[in-house]
Amino acid sequence: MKKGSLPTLSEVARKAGVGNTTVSRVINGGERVSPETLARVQKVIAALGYRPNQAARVLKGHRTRTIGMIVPSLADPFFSSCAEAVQAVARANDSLLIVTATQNDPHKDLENMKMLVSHRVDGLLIAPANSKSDAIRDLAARISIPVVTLDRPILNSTIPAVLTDNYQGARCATEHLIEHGCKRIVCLTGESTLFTIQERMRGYRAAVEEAGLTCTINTSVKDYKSAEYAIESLLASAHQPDALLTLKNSTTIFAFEVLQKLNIPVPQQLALIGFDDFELATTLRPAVSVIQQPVEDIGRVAAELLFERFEDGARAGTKSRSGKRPVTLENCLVRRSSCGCPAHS
Amino acid sequence: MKKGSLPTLSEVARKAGVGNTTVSRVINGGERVSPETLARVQKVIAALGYRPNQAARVLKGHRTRTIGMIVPSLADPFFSSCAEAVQAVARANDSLLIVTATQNDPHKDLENMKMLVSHRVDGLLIAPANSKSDAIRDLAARISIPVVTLDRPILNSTIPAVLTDNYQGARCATEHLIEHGCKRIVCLTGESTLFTIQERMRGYRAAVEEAGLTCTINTSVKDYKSAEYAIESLLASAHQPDALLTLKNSTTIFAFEVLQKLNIPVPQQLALIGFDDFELATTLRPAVSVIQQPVEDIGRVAAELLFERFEDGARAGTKSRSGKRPVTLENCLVRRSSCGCPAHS
DNA sequence: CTGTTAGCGCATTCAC
DNA sequence: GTGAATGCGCTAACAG
Repeated sequence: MKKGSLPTLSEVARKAGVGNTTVSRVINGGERVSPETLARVQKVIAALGYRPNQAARVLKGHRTRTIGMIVPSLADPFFSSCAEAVQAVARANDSLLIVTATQNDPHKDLENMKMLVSHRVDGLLIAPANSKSDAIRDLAARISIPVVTLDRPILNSTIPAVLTDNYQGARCATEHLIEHGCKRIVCLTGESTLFTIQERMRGYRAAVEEAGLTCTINTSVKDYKSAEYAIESLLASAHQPDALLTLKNSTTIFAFEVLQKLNIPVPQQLALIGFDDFELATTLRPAVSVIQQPVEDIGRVAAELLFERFEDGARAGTKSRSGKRPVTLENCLVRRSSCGCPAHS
Repeated sequence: MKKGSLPTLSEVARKAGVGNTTVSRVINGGERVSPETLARVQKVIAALGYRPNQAARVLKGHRTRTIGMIVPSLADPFFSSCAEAVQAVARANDSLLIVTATQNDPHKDLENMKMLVSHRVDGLLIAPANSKSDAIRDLAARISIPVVTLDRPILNSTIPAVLTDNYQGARCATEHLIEHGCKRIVCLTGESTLFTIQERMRGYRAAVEEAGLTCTINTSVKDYKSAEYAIESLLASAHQPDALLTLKNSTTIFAFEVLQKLNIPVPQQLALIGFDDFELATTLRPAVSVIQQPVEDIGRVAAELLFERFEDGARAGTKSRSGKRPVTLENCLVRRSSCGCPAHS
């Protein structure tokens, strides 16, 4: 073995005094090889520190045993938890996970897809920045490898999606607030262009209108300052709210901080429910009630769906028909104190 | 193009009526190709949706333009933030990032290394579960690709490491507590086998002993219950502590929750500083003072070091001599309220 | 049970 | 400027 480069199969074969095929058989399970040869070859492999070169296998038309995952950000606990689950499934299927981040830039979605295709990943998991992107749909249709979206779908496409029931979740949260007697529930969205947020808005609106209440949606919260401004304005208005529904994590936290700063009694003066759970929600005072998404499940199910398709593809040839409708996972309302429920434990 | 399989370079060549070489030139920058041919080939490439097959390039002895990263868990904000930074550097170097998780199982460290080598990653970033592992050191020495460790080193090896100054950080936190007049500072470690934790213990011990105070280390905290037991015992003892130093994130949070539950005035009765910052540290009441690690920097610097080595390798042939000593990043004390400092802003 | 052979898709000589 | 030929490391027929 030349220094600086890894040993190859033929080197192993030579040193072991056998043919290439035999070595190949050994590294692929050792079937049809006599015990002595097997042992000898394995010894040489160990001695040389030989590792089969995946690239060569791939070239022979085999799977790369890698999958790609495209998410907005790995630093986001939601997606990093998804990624962890995906990684676990990949590992269970003897595959590796390649992750890329887009910062919600739709352009990078495409760029990353192309790059991953170039590396011949066996399949792709995407949380697309733009659910209305025809470009992604079209590209996905061409690359001839399975694609599954998670958290957000690609609309007008047949790409399988694993989502949570954002509509129902927000609706349920709103109804819960109404049960607590809240009459003027304001919805703080944070950036409102994402599919998930829009679904949640729909859910909020449905619940509010059904109860004959007024729908008030504020999309201006981007950081602490904008939250402060928004909430102060709300409190100063004639139509003072008695509850807040925040549609994403950061919005929930900004709102909480503002309420804490202003010394607003929560939930007495203003109840609060946030969409999406976060680590210290139970530690804050009051503990924050939230709609909790099954984060690990999203990743796990999406990855499982992807690996299923590999099997299907191997068997059936073309596309599997396994459900064109998205898989929708249930969210659940976690009642802590900020909504008005009694504190427990 | 046969359905179910991606188009190849020769298919492009055929449809464009040119030779393979020409297509190859086009996809590699388009040098030495006449404008017309260039345009024609590019059109065919677009029409076919052709993407060069990385595997084939690799087989020709080129880099895979992938790097591997082995971390305990992606769900841990610390490592996912590192991973995000690494990913960004990889991307800037036109490379992809493959991540694997070990759950701190030393055996999986090795397993993952082998798998990644098989995929011919250009380099490896590892946060090893066991800093004393000779197996990792030996394997790293054989695989002939650059390896850099982060957060934790491999002791007794020349593998470059990017660490933070755990010793100094804990020492600094302890000294700060002492400046606040604390006399009986108890250190809660949480699992104490990790290299980082042991360094922090050293720092705590050094500061405490230097001040002529008693060193009390409790390694029993694993969850809320054990934290409750530990803290209640401490408070019931004759030698009642007046400050807590918690050496890892989860320990800090368990401790905080217990103190909150027991209604212990913080910092009046018991001051608290935690090692490692966390998202809601400023939102809690009191806001938790912490030693903050430059998380993104760890990932960024480690990745940059890795890519530097590729250049070096290409130039120098053998190993680069760029610093055998670990790169140590500074931590910083973030003074919030729980240590006794006045609340600000 | 084992070896020989022929490509997989591409980059790279070297001629034209 | 361009193309034909060669081989990277490996697997999959086929022989033996």
